[in-house]
Amino acid sequence: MLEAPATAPGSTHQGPIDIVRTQSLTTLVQRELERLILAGDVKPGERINEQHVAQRLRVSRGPVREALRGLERAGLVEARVNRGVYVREVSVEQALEIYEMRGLITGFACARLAAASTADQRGELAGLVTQMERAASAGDQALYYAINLAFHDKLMQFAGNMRAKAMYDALVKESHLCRRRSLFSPRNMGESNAEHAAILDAIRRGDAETARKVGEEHIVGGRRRFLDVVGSTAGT
Amino acid sequence: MLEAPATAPGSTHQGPIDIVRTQSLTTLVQRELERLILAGDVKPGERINEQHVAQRLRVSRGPVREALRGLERAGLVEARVNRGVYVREVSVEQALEIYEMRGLITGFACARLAAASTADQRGELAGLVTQMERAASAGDQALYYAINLAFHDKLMQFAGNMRAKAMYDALVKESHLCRRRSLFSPRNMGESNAEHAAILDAIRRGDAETARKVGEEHIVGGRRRFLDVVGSTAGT
DNA sequence: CTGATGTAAACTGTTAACAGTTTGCCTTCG
DNA sequence: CGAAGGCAAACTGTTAACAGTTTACATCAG
Repeated sequence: MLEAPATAPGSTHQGPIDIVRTQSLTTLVQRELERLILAGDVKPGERINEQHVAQRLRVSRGPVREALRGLERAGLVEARVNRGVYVREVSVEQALEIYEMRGLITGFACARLAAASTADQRGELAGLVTQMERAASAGDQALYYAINLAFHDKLMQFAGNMRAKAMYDALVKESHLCRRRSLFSPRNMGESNAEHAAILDAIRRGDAETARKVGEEHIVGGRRRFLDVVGSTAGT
Repeated sequence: MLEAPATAPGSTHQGPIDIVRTQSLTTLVQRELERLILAGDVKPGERINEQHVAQRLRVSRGPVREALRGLERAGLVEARVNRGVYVREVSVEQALEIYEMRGLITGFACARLAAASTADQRGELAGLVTQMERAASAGDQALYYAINLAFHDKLMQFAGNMRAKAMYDALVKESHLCRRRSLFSPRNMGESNAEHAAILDAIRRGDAETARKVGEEHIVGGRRRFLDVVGSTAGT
């Protein structure tokens, strides 16, 4: 990954970054690098070669360096002086801290929704829970994962604190940098979605304190499922 | 600010950024710009001129641009395409969101300390409360402000979640970008420190739930004092 | 006197070249 | 045969120059 110039000589394909420049190249490079990192195409601990990136995206090193500085502040990469930029590795301890913070913020959002939410919002969340139920029954992990993401996204969005949502999103991104990741086994999907239903129920009843509690515990549940994976998989 | 080359011709003074380069220029520029912004030397809404910064710090535009990209991701500046980088303006609404998040995280830290803290840690916090009491009695706002900062810093540090502390620090920095700021009037200092004492008391008793509540309410108190200032000061 | 238009200066976005450090490989000596 | 030292390639850090856009000012028409 991120090695050769990719396009063969004679190819008319101009590379991914030759769009009309309504945005700066730095922004486009940053987005592309973030995508590669979060998709796991470049793995934690791996080094990012400025020249290779520049050649691959048909850009000079300037915008690449700027993009990398942004990603550094976002916590996605680490820069070692005179030694290059590396994709950050998130340890298990750090991952647990991240789970705690995600739980805290999710609990906040749930409490907020219990105190103030529209029927439309509750309906949309209910619809997603139903969809997850179907995905879980079908055993479709990828689908469940996607809808689960949307559910939590809406939850944060409806809570009406943009700063909370931004922090939550940053935490989710960061958690992708931990090699050990928990997946949704069929049993986990059912368990996870039951918690979603409990959150929604508390929100509907306007019970802020319970909503906060089950929201927080839902993420703690994710943390437990994560620990199961870590525990059962020894080695690096 | 950030205008002329500063040093007069013939001056032997080499400018702030001619230290032995054990760190990258970008890092030093970033630190200096962050300092200028947080100290209020460059104000929210003001434009940052790359060339002027570069000249003033005796550096080329490259490192300056990289530093600005980092500050952008940190939320301290905003970049408008082909139009330059501006110090971010935090609206009153955004400031209130930030207060909410600071309260949430502070409450978390207090609960955590109530559940698990050493005698040394509690002693250190108690010492700071005592110092603040003296500062409040003397009516020394600057001193109270400084110790208050240290108290909250220790609180987050002792809570043992580095991610929480990092998020809290980022929020505090961001809140500096709101023009309307609450100061510590003599009455406010006493009120604020009484809340500190209540926090410490709950921590000592090991009452996590109360600690969380008073910790959160302490920041909400800050938010209320902030709203008083906003309300009593009309206009831009 | 006011508003539109055109021109020049200023500034941002980008690229390419230069300097110094790191790293890997090869040679050479024990 | 193994290890230490040196040389060369590769890569990062930095700078300077170029290109295109924005902005401010001056000029001119109404």
